[in-house]
Amino acid sequence: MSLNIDQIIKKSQEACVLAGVKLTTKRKNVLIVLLSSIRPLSAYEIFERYKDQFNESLPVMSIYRMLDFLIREKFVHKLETANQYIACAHITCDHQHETPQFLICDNCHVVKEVGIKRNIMAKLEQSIQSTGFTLSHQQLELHGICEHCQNKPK
Amino acid sequence: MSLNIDQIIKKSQEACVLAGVKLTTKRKNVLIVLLSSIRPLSAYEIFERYKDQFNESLPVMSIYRMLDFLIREKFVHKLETANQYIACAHITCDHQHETPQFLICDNCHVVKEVGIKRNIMAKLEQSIQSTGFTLSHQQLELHGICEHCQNKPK
DNA sequence: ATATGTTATGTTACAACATAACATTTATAG
DNA sequence: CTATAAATGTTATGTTGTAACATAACATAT
Ligand SMILES: [Zn+2]
Ligand SMILES: [Zn+2]
Ligand SMILES: [Zn+2]
Ligand SMILES: [Zn+2]
Repeated sequence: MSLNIDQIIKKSQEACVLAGVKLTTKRKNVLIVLLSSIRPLSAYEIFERYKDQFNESLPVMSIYRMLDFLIREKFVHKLETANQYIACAHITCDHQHETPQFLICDNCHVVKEVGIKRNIMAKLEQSIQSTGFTLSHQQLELHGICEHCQNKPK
Repeated sequence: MSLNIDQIIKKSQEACVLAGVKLTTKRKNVLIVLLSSIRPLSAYEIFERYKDQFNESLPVMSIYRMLDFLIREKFVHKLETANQYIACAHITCDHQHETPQFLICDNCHVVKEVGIKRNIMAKLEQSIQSTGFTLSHQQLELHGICEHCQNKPK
């Protein structure tokens, strides 16, 4: 477990104490699996990697429940357009989590989580409100090609 | 088949002729199923409704292929966050199809398709381009509560 | 009219993603 | 030490989607 992951886990532990919930060993390990991956993973891929990384086979059902927990506590996001899960890129940031915006490369499948600029989001919200609709679960998922893949010969 | 649906089908036929592709009876019927629904439908729901509406049981796999066709020709959109399909709200419009933005009610599941305002989309694109990422498949799916559901006692 | 190619549709099997229902274990408050 | 709730395990099943291959329908060339 890299130093960086170590720090993120520590931060998560603290956040859980504050929230009055428990980051059990298995929940923590699922989070470590996600933090160790450069790509988002499906629940079944997490299942496989958990086995490899921790020499222990967790039921897929339990993976889903632990993901539910981690998502509820905002340590993990679900990419709805890909049916995959990814660790939040801002666990160690102290500022409030902004509306996340995911740039998903359809070629190499890397995902970059960027906070959507406040003024753009405000405009978007405003334009939506005028239709009478109220947003929730705010999250944008945008598909395209990452810088790396663009500069690469096919 | 309502008058309005009739008109949309006619327009679709014309568009197919122009594009040099064929809107076969079954493809047309799948489109009619979607046009007849106030909600987006899953492929399996389309399968059920097709049976009911046309007294004919189409293989689910064929449904998927007809959806592929209808999506390719821009008569239908897939809601990636819901794994559901919905007829485009602008088939009869003559203007170019803008980046579609779907407002999805998590309570009653109605979906409103609105064109995202050009200047907002431009800002968004610009902010994304600065990260080196190039967008494709542009489509926004936003979840929330529709006007109707907000004004309704739970 | 026959052969050939092309597109559309059907069939079977299975992969991938997810939840329901209920049992058991573990933590912890009284 | 129990009573209770929370976490995890187990089994079964539901939902969404694709791969691989076969056949049908239609168009075009011989
Ligand atoms: Zn995040
Ligand atoms: Zn890439
Ligand atoms: Zn549309
Ligand atoms: Zn609603």
